[in-house]
Amino acid sequence: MSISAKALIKIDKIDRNILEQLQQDGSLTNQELADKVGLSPSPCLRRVRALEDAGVIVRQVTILDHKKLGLSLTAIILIGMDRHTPERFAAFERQVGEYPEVQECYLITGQDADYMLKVVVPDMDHYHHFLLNRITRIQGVSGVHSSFVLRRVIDSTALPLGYLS
Amino acid sequence: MSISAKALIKIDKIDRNILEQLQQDGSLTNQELADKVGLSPSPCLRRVRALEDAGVIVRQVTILDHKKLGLSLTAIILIGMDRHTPERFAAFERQVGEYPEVQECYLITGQDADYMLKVVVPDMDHYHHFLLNRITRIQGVSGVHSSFVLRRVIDSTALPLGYLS
DNA sequence: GCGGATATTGACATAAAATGCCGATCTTCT
DNA sequence: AGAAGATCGGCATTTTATGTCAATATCCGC
Repeated sequence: MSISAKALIKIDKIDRNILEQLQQDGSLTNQELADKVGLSPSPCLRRVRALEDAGVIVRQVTILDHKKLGLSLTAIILIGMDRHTPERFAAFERQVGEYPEVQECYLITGQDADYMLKVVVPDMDHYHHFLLNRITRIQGVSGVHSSFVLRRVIDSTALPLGYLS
Repeated sequence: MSISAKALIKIDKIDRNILEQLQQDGSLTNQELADKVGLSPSPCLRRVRALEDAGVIVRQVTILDHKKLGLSLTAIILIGMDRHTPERFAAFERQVGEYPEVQECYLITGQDADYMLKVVVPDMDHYHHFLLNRITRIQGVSGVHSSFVLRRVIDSTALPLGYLS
């Protein structure tokens, strides 16, 4: 694994505006976007393509409503591993990647936990089942602490662009 | 605040397939999507519109690369409040909503913490500043525990659709 | 500050996609 | 089986994306 190359692209005020707009609403047509940032469609599209090529724009996704899909329970799980060996971690990550219920999984610092997971399931029964038959079954998992989301105060994918330039 | 209405839409196999595809890639054209799900463009678009109207499809967003934007540090912050009053919570949430660095903020269960935040900043210096001048300044914040993301094993917005039907 | 090289823009023409309409097909319920 | 309703595919029209090119703006060395 190599360190990914730094962005070799200069992001000016217009680019930043484009990114801000697309972060907020990815369904904007190029023409609408061009209007918003004060460009004509041609150069606007060219900038978007350049940002895609540079890897600044990673991809576009559709956000669904979990409640409308019967997925009412979101859990935050902190997990500790018994041994901090690369093999243990690799096995854990491989296994966790197989579970579509896991929306996020981060290796984190701290003495309390090694991994933080965000998991989405229909209800507590399903969560119980998931925890017992999926998570705790993974080799090396020694400590598990669950919290449940009572309210989503902020749930965004937008990055703060105010630090640019 | 009222409980939001349940989805009054029946999601069949094709709809589920549409949602699966769009979750994965929101930049698909209607024609590409139609091909993938085995429909002609007309009914495919009709279904997408119906899913939007029903609120199942919430919105479309563009995902950016935080590293390419110089945002190298992601922190998970667990926060405890001194008093569990609606006023304290409301004030905290209002304030946190002002900070673009906060990508996620959940009110959670558990004795250790009341809120879980995901925060994105350029580096540790900025994080230090953010914590001291933003978070700990908020009235009622009594305990703060920070963890830092070492690796993003899974970072998705996709919901598990396997529980449908 | 001047001139040239480079990059970026806007307009236009063309290709592709979205959208609306309609008759045909498939479902469902009696 | 038969009729009502829903869903489909094809087609015409409108909107959008894309590529080209000349004009303009920006940057650089002198």
